[in-house]
Amino acid sequence: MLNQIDQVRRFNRIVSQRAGTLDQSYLGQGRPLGEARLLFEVGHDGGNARELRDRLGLDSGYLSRLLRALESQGMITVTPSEADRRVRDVRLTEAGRAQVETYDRLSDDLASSILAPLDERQKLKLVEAMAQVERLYRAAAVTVSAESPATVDARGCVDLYIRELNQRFDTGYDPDTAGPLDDSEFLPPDGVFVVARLDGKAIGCGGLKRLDFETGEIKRLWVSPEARGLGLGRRLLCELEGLAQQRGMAKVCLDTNGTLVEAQALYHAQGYVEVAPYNDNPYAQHWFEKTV
Amino acid sequence: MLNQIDQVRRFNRIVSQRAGTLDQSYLGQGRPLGEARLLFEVGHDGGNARELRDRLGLDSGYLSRLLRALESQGMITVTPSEADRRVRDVRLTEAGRAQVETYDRLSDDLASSILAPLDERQKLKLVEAMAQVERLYRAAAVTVSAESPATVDARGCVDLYIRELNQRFDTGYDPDTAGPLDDSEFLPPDGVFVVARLDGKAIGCGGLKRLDFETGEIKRLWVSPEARGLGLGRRLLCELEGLAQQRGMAKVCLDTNGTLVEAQALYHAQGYVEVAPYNDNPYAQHWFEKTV
DNA sequence: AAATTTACCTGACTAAAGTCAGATAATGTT
DNA sequence: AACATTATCTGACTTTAGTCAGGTAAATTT
Repeated sequence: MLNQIDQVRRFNRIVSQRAGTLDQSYLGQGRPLGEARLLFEVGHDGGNARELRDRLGLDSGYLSRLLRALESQGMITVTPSEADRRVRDVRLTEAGRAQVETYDRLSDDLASSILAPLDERQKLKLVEAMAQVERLYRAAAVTVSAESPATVDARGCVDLYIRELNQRFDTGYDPDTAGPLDDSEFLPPDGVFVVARLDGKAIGCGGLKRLDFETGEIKRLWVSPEARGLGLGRRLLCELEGLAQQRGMAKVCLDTNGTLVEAQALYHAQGYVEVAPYNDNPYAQHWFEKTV
Repeated sequence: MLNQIDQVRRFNRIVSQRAGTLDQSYLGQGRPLGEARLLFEVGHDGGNARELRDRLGLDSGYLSRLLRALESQGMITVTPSEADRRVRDVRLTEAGRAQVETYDRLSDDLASSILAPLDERQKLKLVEAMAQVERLYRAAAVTVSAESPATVDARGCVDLYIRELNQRFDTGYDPDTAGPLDDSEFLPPDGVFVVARLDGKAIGCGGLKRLDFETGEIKRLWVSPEARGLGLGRRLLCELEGLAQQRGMAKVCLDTNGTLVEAQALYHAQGYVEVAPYNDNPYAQHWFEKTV
C-alpha cells in the first residue's frame, strides 16, 4: 500500500514537471498565464462571462479585468446577450482564433516532443498507459451520494434508464407494466436512491427499496454509456449493498432481463446467485439474491 | 499519429488539473508557493544555493530572499561551504524537517485520495500505468549527443563498461589484451563517440570507428544498469548506425562475448547477422554485421 | 410598483512572483 | 600581483494574481 502511494507521488512529481513546461510555453507568448488560460477556455468551450467564471474559478472583478484586457488586445468581443442583457457573451475575434490556434500548436509540439525520442512500440505503450491513467482518474473522480429520487438529476437518470431498456428489450419497455413508478419506495428510512456524478454531471444511479423485514431490492441500477468501463456499476452496487446492511437487511435481491448480459455478469462476479422468481415482473427473466 | 498527440494532450490536461490540487494544498499551509517549493526541495535533495537555483530555475536575487525568509522562520540554516566559502550550504533545521514531513503527509493524502475510490484491481492497474508512463517519460528525457571520448562523462562510462565486462566475462576482462585503448579512433572525421544523458547524468555510451573505407565498427556500447529497460541500447545503436551512414560507410560490424546475451538479442532484433570473425579479439565469441 | 436578486463593473487594495543593475567577497587564471 | 570569474546579496523596481467593498442596470419576485 505504501508502495502504491509512493508510486502515485513519484508520478505526480514527474508529470507536473512536464506540465510546468507547458505553462512556460504559454507564458512565452508574451501574455500572462491568466489571460492565456482564459483565452484558451473561450476558444474551446466559449460561453458567457458567468460560465467562464465558474469554469476557471475566478473572482468576478478579476475576470472582468481580464476580459477587458483581451478585448483591448482585439482577441475577443464582449457583447450583452440577446436573451438576458445582464449577461455578457464572449466570442473570439479572427485574431483571437489565430492566437488559440497558436496555443494549440504549442500544445501539439509539447506532446510531439514527448513522443519523438521513443520508438514505435514505446509510443504505443506510452499512449496506452496514458489512456489508462486518464480513465482511472475519471473513475476516481466519480462521487456517489444519496439523494431524493425526485431531484432533476435523479429523474434524468431514470428517464435515460427507461429509454435504454425500451431500446434493448425485444418487447420494448413500458415502465407502467413493470409496476407503478413510485418514488416514495426509494425514500428513507426504508429505501434510498443514489446518484453518481462526474464533474457535476449525473452519470449513473441506483435505488434500494425494502421488500420485507430482512430483504432489500435493488432497482434502476444504471450507468450512462459514456461512463461505462469505469467500474461504476460495481461501485453503485456495493454502495447500495452497504446501505441495505445499514438498514438491517440480511439480503438484497434484484431481477433482470435476459438481454442485459453485462449486468448479469456483474451480479455473478459480485457474488449474487440466481434464485426462483420472487415477483411477476413481466420483463424479468432472471432473479438474483445475495446475503450482505 | 494525430490520435496519439491528442491522447498526450488530454492526459496533460487532466493530470495537471490534479497537480494543481497539490499546489493548492501547499498554499493552504500559510506559506507562499515559492517558499514551500524551496523548502520541499531542500528537504528532499538538499544541496547548496547554486544547485537549488538550477533545479528550481530561480533568479539569484529571488532565491537569496526566499532563503533568508525561510531562515528567519527557523526552517533552514544557511552557512558558507567548507570547500568554497562563496557557496552557501542549505540545511533543514529540526522545525524545517517537521514542516517537510507535514508536506509529505499532505502529498500522501493527495495520493491516497486518488486511490481511495478505486477497487483493488483498479488501484493495481492505475499504479502500473503510472509506472509505465514514468518509465517512458524517463526514456523520452534521455538525450544522446556526440562528444570527445576524453570528456569526464565519456571516460566515466567507459570505466564502468570495463568494470562490468570484467565482472561478467568468465575469464575477467583486461582492456589492454583486447587491443590498445586508443581514444583517437573515436574522433572525427572517421570515428565518433556518443554519450547518453538523463537529467545531466551520463548513463550510456557508444563508439564508432572506421575499419576500412566502407566499414565502421561499433564498440563500447554500454547502458548503465539503472537505465536499462528504457530501450536505450537500441537508441544508441541506431544513432551510431546513422552516424556511420553519414560518414559514407556501407556497413557496420561489431563483436561480442557469449555472456552478453541481451546484447546479442538486441543485435538480432536490429537486423544484424552473424559473420565470420573479422578480428582476433580474444574476448569475442560472436561477430555481427549490418548493412546501413 | 416596490423590493430583491442577478450579472457584471469599478476602484482601491495586497501579496506574491519575478527582474535588473550593481555591490561584495572568495576563488581561479594569467 | 592584477585581472577575471563565480556565487551570492541588496535595493529598487514591475508585473501578475487575487481580494474586497461598493456600484449600476437588467431581470425576477412579491
